[in-house]
Amino acid sequence: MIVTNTENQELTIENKIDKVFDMEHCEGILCPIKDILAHLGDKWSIFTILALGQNKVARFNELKKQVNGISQRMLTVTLRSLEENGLVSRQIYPEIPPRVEYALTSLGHSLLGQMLQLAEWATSHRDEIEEARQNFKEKKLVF
Amino acid sequence: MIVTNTENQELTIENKIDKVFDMEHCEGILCPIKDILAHLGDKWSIFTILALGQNKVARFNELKKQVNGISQRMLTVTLRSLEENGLVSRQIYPEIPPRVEYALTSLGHSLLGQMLQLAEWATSHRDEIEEARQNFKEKKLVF
DNA sequence: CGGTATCCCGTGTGATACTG
DNA sequence: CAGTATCACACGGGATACCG
Repeated sequence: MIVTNTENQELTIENKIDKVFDMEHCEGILCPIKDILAHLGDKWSIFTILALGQNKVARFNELKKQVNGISQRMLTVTLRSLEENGLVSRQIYPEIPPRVEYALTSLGHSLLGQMLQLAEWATSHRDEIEEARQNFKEKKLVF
Repeated sequence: MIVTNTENQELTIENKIDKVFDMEHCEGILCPIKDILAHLGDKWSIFTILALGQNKVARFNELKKQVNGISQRMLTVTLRSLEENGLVSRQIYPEIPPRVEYALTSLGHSLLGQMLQLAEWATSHRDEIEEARQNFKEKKLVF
């Protein structure tokens, strides 16, 4: 017998949302979720983490090639931000020419898992989204 | 016996990443993942979806109260964008005073699940992140 | 190579005012 | 109530030039 435990799931989801909103109501910097989600939402962060997921370690210009379209400046900024939040480690070798190796920390790896799920979601629902966009366009043309 | 199938998981993750990057290399607007992730990354979209997850349906000003700090303009823009992508439905009742009810579509609900996982991740790792930030600050002070 | 510093422009976003 | 319209402006982010 297959149990469609929709109601149970609904309850769990509701609870989760309530929890999120409890946290969300704290002020400014003190709100961790608002704060963290704002960071992760950044598109360059997402792509940089994905790129670092491909290589175990990567150097600056390697990353720049992988993350299509990112400028030197934004890669620097993004990497610093990720480092600051403990998602990426930065190993400097005092050689000439200088070498710097970036890698995901274990925390970063754990986030990578989340990113991949998001990416999978995006992939598997792209058709629905595309369809919705077409509908929306037509709707606008009618009025 | 507990099997730590790290290697298997690694393989899966690698494969997933490669898949994402295959898609990512297509050009401009044609890249669905780049496109979709960029949308979802928007912080107002995230919070609006979470808010809509709390109520089955919600009216404009209800949402405005729930999504702490959002301006009228940005709520409008965000809702339109979500509607355009098929995540939110918009039901207009031609009454006076006018009434408009927003709700998550099934697609939106499915995305909500993903958002909640992200939020959970953020919650359960906030201490590590906070610690990383402290370390980073100190590191900067040393040099 | 792996950055930092500076400039500068577009647009994202808040504030305010008006409308059906 | 549920928006639209307009303006003003800070800030993200690209281009460029320079440094250790």
